[in-house]
Amino acid sequence: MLDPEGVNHVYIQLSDILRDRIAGSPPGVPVASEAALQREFGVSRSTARRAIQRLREEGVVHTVAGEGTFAGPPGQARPVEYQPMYQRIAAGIIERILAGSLRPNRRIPSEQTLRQQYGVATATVRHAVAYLRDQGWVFTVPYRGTYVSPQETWPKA
Amino acid sequence: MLDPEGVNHVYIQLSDILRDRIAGSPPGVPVASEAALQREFGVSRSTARRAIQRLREEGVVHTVAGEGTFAGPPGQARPVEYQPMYQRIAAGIIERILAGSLRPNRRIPSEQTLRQQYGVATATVRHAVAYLRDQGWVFTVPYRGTYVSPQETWPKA
DNA sequence: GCTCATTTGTCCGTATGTATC
DNA sequence: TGATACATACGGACAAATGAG
Repeated sequence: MLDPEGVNHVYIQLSDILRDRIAGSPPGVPVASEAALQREFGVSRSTARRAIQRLREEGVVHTVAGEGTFAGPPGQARPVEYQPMYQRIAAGIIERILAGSLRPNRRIPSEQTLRQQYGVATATVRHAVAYLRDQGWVFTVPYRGTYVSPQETWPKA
Repeated sequence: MLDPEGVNHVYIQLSDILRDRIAGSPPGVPVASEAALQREFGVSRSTARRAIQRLREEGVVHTVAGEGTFAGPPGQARPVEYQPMYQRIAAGIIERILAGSLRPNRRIPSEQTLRQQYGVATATVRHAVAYLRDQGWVFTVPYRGTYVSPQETWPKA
């Protein structure tokens, strides 16, 4: 696939291959990580990085440190199946708030309920709740529980 | 050998002698230089030049400025042993291209390899490569190397 | 708060090859 | 012929960010 002797540089060839792959995929889908490219194409990490950097300069992908590189420009919503677990849980709760099954000034499900429902660790549930709190969807009363915020404080989203 | 008192002019006599010499030699073989004729026959340079010019008018020899005079009409391929080094190198590369051991869009051997192979200086190798480039046999990509041109751009030979 | 794995970010050193003077 | 600079490519090392437990 890659030809080190070819007219084009290896990183150019690699970015061309990746661009073709990405062309058909919806925005937010993860691109192979640098380590994966090393394994798949047998190149060094710096070469894999240069290939991705070229796509980034073209606006074909965007990168989030610690998470990965994703198709499309930054700011794009990521498909649910590629979102981190805590965001998926948060999205589920938001959905129930908007649907009205969770109402303002009423408690959201307990940590234990959410843990069993999603099959995750406590820390992950806490992460999801902290995320909702940061965005204004819920507020927490010490020793009492976490409640849905009044509608005025919901994010305008 | 030469008779200044003779019926024919000295340059005529000289050209006759040279024509006999050349008669048996394959085309492309170098004829004695003007300076060599001066030494050998004790004539002036102008006389030597007039003798050679006569042979040139007869089509027996041809002259390349800065290189010398050679047996046969111009355009004749010169025997390898009388070609300049850079042309020998170029000829070797062309041979490998035509034989298929160097293929289009593939690198030709590096400068260093050619240097060692032919035992010449870098400048000589560059001269050979520039020569091939001028003729359309190869093209150079900066910082990458020199590649065999696609067959369409080869000289019609 | 901690640990662990993954991923990206940054830097250094080396080798090869070309470009220029 | 030699010296210098530049560009690619590889490999290693460490830090930082993130997600998950």
